[in-house]
Amino acid sequence: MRKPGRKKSGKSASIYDVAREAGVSVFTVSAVVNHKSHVREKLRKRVEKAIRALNYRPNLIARSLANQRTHTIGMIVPDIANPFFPMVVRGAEDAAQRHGYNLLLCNSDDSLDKEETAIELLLAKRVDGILLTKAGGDFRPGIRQMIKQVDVPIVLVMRTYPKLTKDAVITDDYQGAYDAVCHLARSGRRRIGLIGGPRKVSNALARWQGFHDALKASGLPLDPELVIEGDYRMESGYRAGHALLSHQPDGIYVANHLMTVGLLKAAEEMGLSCPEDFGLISFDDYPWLGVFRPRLTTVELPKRELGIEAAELLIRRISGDVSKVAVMKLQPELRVRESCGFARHAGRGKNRAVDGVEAGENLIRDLQ
Amino acid sequence: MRKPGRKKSGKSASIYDVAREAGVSVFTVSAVVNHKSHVREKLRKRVEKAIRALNYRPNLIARSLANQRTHTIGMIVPDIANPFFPMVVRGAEDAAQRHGYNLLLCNSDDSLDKEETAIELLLAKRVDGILLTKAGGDFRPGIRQMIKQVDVPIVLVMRTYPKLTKDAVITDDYQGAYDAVCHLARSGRRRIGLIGGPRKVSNALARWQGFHDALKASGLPLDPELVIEGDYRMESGYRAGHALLSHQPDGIYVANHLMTVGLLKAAEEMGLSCPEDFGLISFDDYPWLGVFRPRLTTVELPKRELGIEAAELLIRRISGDVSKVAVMKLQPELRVRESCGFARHAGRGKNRAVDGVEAGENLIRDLQ
DNA sequence: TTGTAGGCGTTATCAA
DNA sequence: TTGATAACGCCTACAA
Repeated sequence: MRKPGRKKSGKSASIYDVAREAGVSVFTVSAVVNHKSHVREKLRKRVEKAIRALNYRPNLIARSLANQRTHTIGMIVPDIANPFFPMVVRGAEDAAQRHGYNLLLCNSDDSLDKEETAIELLLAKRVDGILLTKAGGDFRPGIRQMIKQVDVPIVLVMRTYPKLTKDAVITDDYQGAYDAVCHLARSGRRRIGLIGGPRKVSNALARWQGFHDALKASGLPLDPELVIEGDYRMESGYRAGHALLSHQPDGIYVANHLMTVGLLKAAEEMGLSCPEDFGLISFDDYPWLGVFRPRLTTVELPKRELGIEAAELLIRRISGDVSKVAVMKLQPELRVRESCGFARHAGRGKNRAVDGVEAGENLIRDLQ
Repeated sequence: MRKPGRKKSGKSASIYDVAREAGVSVFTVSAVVNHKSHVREKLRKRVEKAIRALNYRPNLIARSLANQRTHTIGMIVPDIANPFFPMVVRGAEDAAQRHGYNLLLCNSDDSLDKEETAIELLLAKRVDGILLTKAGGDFRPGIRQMIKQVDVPIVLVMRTYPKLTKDAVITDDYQGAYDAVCHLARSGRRRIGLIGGPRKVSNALARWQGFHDALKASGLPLDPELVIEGDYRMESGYRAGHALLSHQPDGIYVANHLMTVGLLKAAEEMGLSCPEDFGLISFDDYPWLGVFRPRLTTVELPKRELGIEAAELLIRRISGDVSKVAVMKLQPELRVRESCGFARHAGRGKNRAVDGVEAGENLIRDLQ
């Protein structure tokens, strides 16, 4: 039998302390706390009083051990400091919160090693599920086996990785890139270059293909000199910018925002400016892009929805939903501003109006 | 006595399974896993083999229950989607990681309710410590008492709140604001306005005071019409901008980046531009500010260091460091670009050079 | 409706 | 050096 012993003064009260204080059994206390079973009014009052008196709070660690559920989900992103991810994480956190879950956050820096370390840790901490933006490259077999073994649900975010799971919430990157490049072409650009993401990750590849097909559909040639692979970081955009601009493209599509910043720095150093010397369109939109120049034309991805949908799908899986694999593909949105010189090249006169409306709309939405 | 029973096929192996497999006691297994006590070579080998065979991973939840330590720290920020915080969180996560801790992330939206809910949850989940960017306003007494009772270390980030704890890692906001406003004055601005943060939070107040004292030191008047309180969000900067600009200030200091974006939108709607119609300086610097126009002159805060130092202080406390309260104040850094029209107003001719050097330096540093 | 006692997977104290 | 066994704090059959 268990000997609870007197409550030590310094520590916080346990369910036993409450039971003793109320003169009931731990079962009764547990039942009251969890609103289970039916406890007679009188006892319930007594228990509630004892709970208040001792300022009792259930120890969720102990509960997790007993329940085999932590109500915690792990989330692994490449880098929370990349401005793309905060909104995704925020969406996920909000959804998680609503369902009584918390987020354990890890950064992988797109490194397989860090990613695997993070996964092992999350599994050891017995998270109920994992949201993963997969780094490029394959897991070691050991890690895959381990994941199968513990049978924890995983939902992929932004990037697919079918070897692990088909459940994923992504954006239509092919379409986004396709639209972007077509827009450049419509704006009159003929020598269109690309600064793409790492081909090892699925969404970067999709964007490459969208770029490729859009060129073809627009009847434009693909000049290998105008195609450079980056890694989604600013530094790579900067280097790629120097390399690319020396070949004098008149239009550039950049696969994410950080690389765009790098490119613009390179352009400045080379004395080139946008949209005069080259048209520019990039992925990811942010509120501040509406107020600075050059006004970037971008393809916005629904970051917050991405996080929300991923978390909700994951939580459904955790709750035992075994319906067929769900890959949810959210639609991107072209936000036309000035960096392609759309109006100028296409011969329209309402340049300012187009921009005014678009930028205004975006900001209003962002301000909400 | 405990009856372990055969390992159920689906579940992952426990320490008992390993013990049985190796023909030793759980103590031995535990000793091997934790490199404690001295286990004879031969037994150790056997245990290690069994561990591999069963693919055993210690259950950290159970360990936490036994140890009374979770190796998890809770971090509460107003909003991870506010671009100021990702870098702080990243710094904290890196430091935590290095010491074997993980981060449970919560957003408070600067709401007392959400903040208290988050704290209760973190305490219930028995985090070893908390990093808190305090929302404005006082905790209910109950919450303070509860925190005292469980005696969990808390380190404040960015904002002090002495009623709770003196341990804090902050920036020298007074100095930063002071420098900013002095710079505006040096640039020849005479009617200087302020869009400040919510006076309820410590750092906003410090920035107000810096503004105030800098005006006085510069021999400039403080016009109440030119002083507006915002809440650090974009929307408030937008509204404040409309109100403020109608009074025709020739210089504006804005207490954070999001409000600056709002202000710029308002300015655009009113047909005013910076630095021609008004000089502008704001807090928080970001890599992209170096490539867009107007080139914002800002006061950068060492975001990453903030997170790192806070996490390390917290972990020291967790580890039993009881040395006297530590409020660490990190120094901000003025980054002169063009938005104050410094060179123009001050009559210097090296405008481009100044900007070029500064922006270049910043970007190089950011690119690293 | 309520109480008893065993189990969740570790660690840690005592003996052996 | 090792092995039993009692915590850790909660949940939950099974009994009463």
